[in-house]
Amino acid sequence: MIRLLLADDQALVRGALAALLDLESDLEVVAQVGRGDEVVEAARASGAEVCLLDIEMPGLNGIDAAAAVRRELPGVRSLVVTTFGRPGYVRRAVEAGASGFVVKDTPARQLADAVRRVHAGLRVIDPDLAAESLVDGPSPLTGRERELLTYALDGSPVATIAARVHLSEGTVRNHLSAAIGKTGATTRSEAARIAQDRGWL
Amino acid sequence: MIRLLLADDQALVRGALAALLDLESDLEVVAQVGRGDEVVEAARASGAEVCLLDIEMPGLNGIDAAAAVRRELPGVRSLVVTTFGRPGYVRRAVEAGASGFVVKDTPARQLADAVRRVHAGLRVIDPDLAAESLVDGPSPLTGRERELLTYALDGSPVATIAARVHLSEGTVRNHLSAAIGKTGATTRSEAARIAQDRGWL
DNA sequence: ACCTGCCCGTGACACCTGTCATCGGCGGGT
DNA sequence: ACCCGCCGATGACAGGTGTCACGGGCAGGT
Repeated sequence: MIRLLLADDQALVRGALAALLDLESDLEVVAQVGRGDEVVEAARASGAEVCLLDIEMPGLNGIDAAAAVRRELPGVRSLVVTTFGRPGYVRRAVEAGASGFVVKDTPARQLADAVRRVHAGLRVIDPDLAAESLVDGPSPLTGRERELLTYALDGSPVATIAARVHLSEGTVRNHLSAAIGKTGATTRSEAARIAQDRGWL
Repeated sequence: MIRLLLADDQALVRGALAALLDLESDLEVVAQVGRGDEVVEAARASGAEVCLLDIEMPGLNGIDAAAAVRRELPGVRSLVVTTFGRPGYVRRAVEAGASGFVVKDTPARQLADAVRRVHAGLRVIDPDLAAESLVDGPSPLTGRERELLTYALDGSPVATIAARVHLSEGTVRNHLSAAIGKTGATTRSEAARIAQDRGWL
């Protein structure tokens, strides 16, 4: 019997996944949480062996949660399940110590198998995504560029961003200009979108 | 036995919801589709009585799919299930003839009840969202403003948008300026974000 | 010691954006 | 017939944006 923890912020999806996995005779959902920062505690308390983590979660995202599990509970394996198959996500998930990466587009019947393989110590990674994450390499962005791009995601004017990070407007424009160059974009909004699509944020 | 159709573009979520609802002894999932434009045909072929429709779908969104069901298959009821609880979505879903509106944050055990109520001819609408959709009223945007805002969502420069809709740059700026005024924003990106949050796009 | 990369800042320049005034055409309502 | 709202367009202007050149400071590696 494989003991599972589910982490997804959408209660309906979480409950539905629990129903799906509980149908398998060798799987047992022993914990459910809706926030990333509750994963480690719940996993410890429930004695979970595999954690199914969504990336988009309040408190702590699924990738950082996987890293926390790796650090606090070695022996417990993580399987990241996400809506968006962004190449950078795969890389970061693997670097965080996740044993698997599955997108929500995959057929439902394959999920249980993925859990079993992860529990057996194997890696489960979508082959298309793995290839993509190799071809476009790691993020070329510096720390500041990454930070400023996240603030530029919603199209905020430079003045607003500068005020938020306590920098000169000129400096912000220079960093963003560098980011625009590295992403091949022509606008900071476009650069932010590209960086997000690649999982660089 | 209530016959159900599930429409959601994420196979994993769709399958999980099917597992969840099939656990109920009085419910039966008789059809599953991943695109909005396959809903009517599948509902007809399977003899579904209630359609569970996600909004974000390729081909045809869940709201328009509900309208199609209403038109083609009167007697079949629709329950819209979505990630985003945008006020405008509720209004548009109800106007499209949907009998219910549920967000994916709701507890899993309430979904089956919602289905039963919709099947019984009752309306099921999240009370908070219903209130919100009343207070901020219908969309004040004109057709062009709405259209141009959707193109402005990703931060495209005015020139690009103008080329895409075959308009003068000045005209595009005028429409967007009007939209900015109506949304209370200061930037077209912000205006686009606000309009989307309210479900006006 | 030196170079390299990242960080922060300034100044200048061309270009893009948001706003306003003004014009004309079109359809719907009174 | 008239007014009104939506649509398309132009011109002008202030302010925001992207780019470049240049400066300095600071840590890490050779």
